[in-house]
Order: sequence, then structure tokens, then C-alpha cells
Amino acid sequence: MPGPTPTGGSRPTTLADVAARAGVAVSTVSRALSNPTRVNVRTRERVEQAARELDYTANPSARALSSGRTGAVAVLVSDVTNPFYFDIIRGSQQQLKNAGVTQLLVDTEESAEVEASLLATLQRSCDGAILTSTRLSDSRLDQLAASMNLVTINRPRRGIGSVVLDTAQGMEQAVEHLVSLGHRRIVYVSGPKGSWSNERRWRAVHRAARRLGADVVRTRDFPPRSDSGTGAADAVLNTRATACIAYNDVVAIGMLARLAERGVAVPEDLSVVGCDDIFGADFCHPPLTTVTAPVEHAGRVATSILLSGSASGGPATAGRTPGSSAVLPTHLTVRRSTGAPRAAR
Amino acid sequence: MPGPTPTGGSRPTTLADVAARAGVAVSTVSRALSNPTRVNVRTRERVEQAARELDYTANPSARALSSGRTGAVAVLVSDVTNPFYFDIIRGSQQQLKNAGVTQLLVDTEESAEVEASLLATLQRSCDGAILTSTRLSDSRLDQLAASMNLVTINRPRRGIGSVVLDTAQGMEQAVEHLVSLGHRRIVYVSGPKGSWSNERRWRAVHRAARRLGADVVRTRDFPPRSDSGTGAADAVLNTRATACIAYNDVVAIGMLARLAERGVAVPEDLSVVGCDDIFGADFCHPPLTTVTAPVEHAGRVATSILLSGSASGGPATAGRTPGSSAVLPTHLTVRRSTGAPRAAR
DNA sequence: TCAAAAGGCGCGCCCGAGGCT
DNA sequence: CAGCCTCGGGCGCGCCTTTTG
Repeated sequence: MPGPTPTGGSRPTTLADVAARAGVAVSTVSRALSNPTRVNVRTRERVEQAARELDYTANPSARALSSGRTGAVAVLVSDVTNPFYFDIIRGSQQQLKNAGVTQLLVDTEESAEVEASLLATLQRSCDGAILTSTRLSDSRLDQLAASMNLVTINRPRRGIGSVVLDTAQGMEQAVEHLVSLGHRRIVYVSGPKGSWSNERRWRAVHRAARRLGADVVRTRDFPPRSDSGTGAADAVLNTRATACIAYNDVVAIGMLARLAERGVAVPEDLSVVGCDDIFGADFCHPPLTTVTAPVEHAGRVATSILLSGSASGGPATAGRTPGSSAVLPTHLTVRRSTGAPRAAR
Repeated sequence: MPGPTPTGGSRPTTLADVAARAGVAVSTVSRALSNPTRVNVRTRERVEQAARELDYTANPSARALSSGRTGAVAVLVSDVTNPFYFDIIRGSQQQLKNAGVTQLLVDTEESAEVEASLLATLQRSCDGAILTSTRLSDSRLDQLAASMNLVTINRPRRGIGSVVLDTAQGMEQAVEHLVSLGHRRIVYVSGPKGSWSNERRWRAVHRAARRLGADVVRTRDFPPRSDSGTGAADAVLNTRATACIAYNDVVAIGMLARLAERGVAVPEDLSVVGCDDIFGADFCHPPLTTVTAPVEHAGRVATSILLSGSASGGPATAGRTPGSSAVLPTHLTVRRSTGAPRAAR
């Protein structure tokens, strides 16, 4: 017996139950509930009351099966642990709830393969997906976008909806800031390989440094985790640089811990700049100079783009909408982790 | 035409497509794919190859509709913004992925009504739910548990699976710690009304203080958000206390900011203790003395309990399993935000 | 012992019948 | 009698499960 017959004894009420109680046909109940204007007021009220009395709730699976719309949107993040995503999750959660859509939170474990295989399944169980810092190849991305609604964050691509946090701009400001303080040797602490953002940030730093006549080198790649901070700090100290710009705040905060451990004074011995302005950047010690990005806003915008695209008519419209894209400006927020270099070092 | 016919031109392949290609019946394909042992090896291989060639992926909605199992688990949090939940989300995400289950992340906005209404819908679209810090009444909880698999975190209830982070224990240690430093007047910064944890923590603090001969009062209730810190700090300063214990780290960190703003030295003028040991508690300024709770572990355990319960056979078994429960110990982690009170104040 | 056939699962949507103005 | 509003019937969605050969 397949019927889920928990405790109440009776299985969940269906449209048919409501129809019987209201004395109308199943199709009428369906219409009354989902398209109230297309039915007589009196009938509608009868139906609604019956539904209320029976505590009717539509079966989402059945609805999805016949309509093609699931009422869910997937949000893919490379690592749920990373505080950077918290704000994105939060921003999209907010928008999704307003639209009555549920959020499927998915962790891709920083792997393109995991991401791809998850999306294959997810494709059927959601109306669209928000890809944050995707590791997918261009071709895979295009292919996917053809069969489902997609919006990327920090990974623009022609024909696909996208939101970009223009951290490159903030990175330039960071370099200018450091140079104006007197720094001439700067290190960029590189993020994960294959990250579009990482390359973009590095290029911005590199370009700005060259323009301003400062030396800049790049460390090896570090995973975007707090514990990368140890290796990153050591790597930076191994150079003769007086300032460093980290791929993001998570790493930067990790570095602060290691620097304190090694007795390196920030900013006197080394200035540190982060990126993203995550939770914690303002109350760590010293408070972190960082590139402030409107992350939560990005989550909201990405969700709006996705919803406006899929609203027009379920998965059938996937790939049709040109894919609007937004670029959100960032700016440097100067706190206490940067300062003039010590004259003699 | 309802068919989702994105770009490839052809709609997603179904069991029937695979059956046709493999030259067998639909039911055979179904079995071959979901219950491989119950079918001839040669047949199975033919089917599997056909499925591979056609890039077949089952439609989760259809599967859910007929089987009753959705392959999803909901995780309800009162506020996705709260870093405390990050670790829970992370812990459960991990376990769920191992089991091939997807996570539905849901924000209840600190409201019992929102929580209840969401659960009504969710009930059909997931195989179970993890309720973190639920605000539901006992009766509502029981009622719900009768019709779906539930596991609560920090809200034990007979007959329902639960995980409790025993922060009361850590709270006692906190009081002992403060008293041993010489504090005699302590304030407990109260969390949200209706929170089981809040009451429990307060009682633990109260009891321990009385036992040790210290005075303890309680502030008004504060929402568990960082910006409550301002009001909380002011409220505490308004008393003659030399130490305070906050409902949780989020509030405590918010208080640190306000205290710095008002020029109050921590711990010289006021000792501050938090709870949970969230991300940031170790690198704020000063690093926070707090009750360390194995939050991620709690997320993992809760998920395991839920999965072991629902594994036995879909929603039909809801309410049957007695509901195992776990209590995870906590301990005080002393950092720099607590110290001896200034002799004269 | 295995595979084919058929009957749901619950809902959305299309089409057409009937009543009323 | 034409036209509109309203409702009922029926099919299809894709899969699982049971029964039958």
C-alpha cells in the first residue's frame, strides 16, 4: 500500500476530496484555486471553504509533473562554508520567498564535475539556477543555458543572464591606496585556479601597479578558505613586499591570524587588503581594509533576473531570453589593516 | 504545446524512450535502473547502455508523485543571516549529499506562523525536515511530527528526533569562570522571546550564579542579530554589573562594537561572554570568550537521525520511529574578552 | 525466473456542453 | 438566436507497482 497514511489515518486530501465536498468537478476546484477569476464567485467561495475545511494543500510533485513548473530555484555555491556566499544566499532567499519560490541550496565542492552532474539532475527539479562562481567551461555553460534558465554571478557570458561584482575596479583603488601610502612592492595572494574572478582581480592589480610604477608579484594559488591564510602569510613574508592584496577576505582574515602568530605587525610591517567585505571584515583585528562589494544585492538582482526570465513561461522558454546582465560597482573601504610602510624593514 | 523543447529540439528523454531503444517494456527499464538485481544481467546491460546513449535522467517530480519519496530534505532556519546556522547548514549539506539527497533551505523569519505555513507546503515536497530553533508550539510540533519526519535542533520533545547543543552546561562554566575572576554582578543579555534555548541558558546562568553567590539580572529580550548589540550594550552599562553573558555570539560581537564606540574597555571595564563560538568569535577584538558548541556536528547528527528514520520507507513511516535524540556537550573557551574586574568602578 | 501489461499517483489544461441574458 | 459565462469531462505528464503470462 503506497498511501502515506501517517497517523491521522487518512491520506493527504486531494483535489478530488475538495471537489466532492464542494459538490463540483475536480477541474473546477483546480481552476478556482489557481485562476480564481475564471470561476463564479459563489462557486469559488464554496470551493475555498471546502479546501479550508479539509486543509487542502496542493501536491507540488503532481503540479510540477503536469505543468512543468516546480516552484523551486537552485542556488549553487562552490562551498557553503564560505561566508561570501552567505550574503548571496540571503539576498536570493529574500527575493525567492517574495515570489513564493523555494530555494534549493547546493554545494558543488569547488568541482566542475560535481557541478555538472548535479545540474543534470537539478534541471528537472527546479525552474532555474543561480550559478555563483561556476567552474563550468564556456561550452558546457552554453549547452546548459540552452536547456534551462540560468543566471551566473561573477561569470559573465554572452546570452546568459549574469551579475558581476566589479571587484576589479575596487582592486585598482586598492593599489592606488597602497601606492599613495608609499608602498612599492606589492604581492597578490592568488585564489583558486580556474576562477574567473581570481584572474580578473589579478589582472586589475597588475595593470594598476604597472601604471603606478609599483612592483607586483603573485603567489601560488590558494583555495579560498581561512586556513589558506597560514601558507599565504608565509608566502608573502618570504618576499620583500610591504603590502599584499588577498584574493578575498576569508584568506585575508586567515592571514591576519598567522601574522599575529608570527609577530608581524599589521599594518606597520605589512599592509593587508582583502576583498568582498564579508561578515567579520569590520571586526577582525585590525579591521580589514577591503574591497566592499554589494554581495547581498547581487543575490537579489540575480534572482530577479532569473525570475523575470522564467516567469514568462516555464522551462520552455529557457535560452530564449537574451539574458540581461548587471554589473555592480565596488569600492575600497579603508580600515586599519593598511598604513604607511615602515621606513626601514 | 507544453513540451519543454528548449534548443536541442527534443524533449527530455523518458523511460519510454529508453525502453524503445533497448527493446523492452517500460516497467523493465524502471526495474533495471532502480532495482538492478531483480532483472536479468543481459537485459540490464542493454537497458543501461540505452539509458546512457540517450542521456536519460529520471524526472524527480514524476518519481515523487508515484513513489511518495522526493529525495529532498528541508532545513528550516529562523534567519539565514545568522552565522550560527551556517555550520548547521554546512553539516547537514555534507550528510545529505553523501546520501544523494538535496537540501531545501528555508527561512522562517523568526515567526511561528511563517514556519507553520511553510511546513504545510513543504510537507509534500520533501521527505523530512530539520527544524533549528523552532518556534512552534508543543502541540503543533506533535501534530506535525505525526505526518512527517522531523528532527529538531535545540528543542527536545518526547517522541521526536532531536539534537541538543547543551549550552546550559557551558553557561554554568561561564558563570564559574566569571566568579573566579572576581565578578559578583553579572547580567544576562536575553535572546528572543519564545526561544527554548534562551530560557534554558538563562536558567543555567541564574542557577549557577545563585549557587556561587553572585548577583545576576536579565535584560529585556533582544532579537538575535548583530545590531541588537547597541541596545544590549547600553542596557548592560546601565546596570552596575562588571560582566555580562550574551544569549549568543552574534549579539556579543555587536556589543563589542558598541562598547568600543563608547570607550568602554573590554575586559577591564566589562567582561563579555558569548555563546556558540561562531565564525568570527576567534578573530574579533578582543577575541571572544564563549561557549563553544559543536554546531556543524549537530547538523550532521540531526541529518543522520532524519535519514535513518525516513530511510525505512518514505513518509509512510513518519511518526513511527521513536525518534532518537542526542545531546552534544559544550564547553567554555576562554579568550580575551573576559578578565578580572577593575577594583574601583 | 523474468519480462510485459495495466492501473494508478494528483494535478493542469484543453475542449466542449449547457444555461443565461 | 447569438454570444458569453461557467462548469464538467477527459487526457496527458513520467514514473512506480502490482498483476499476469
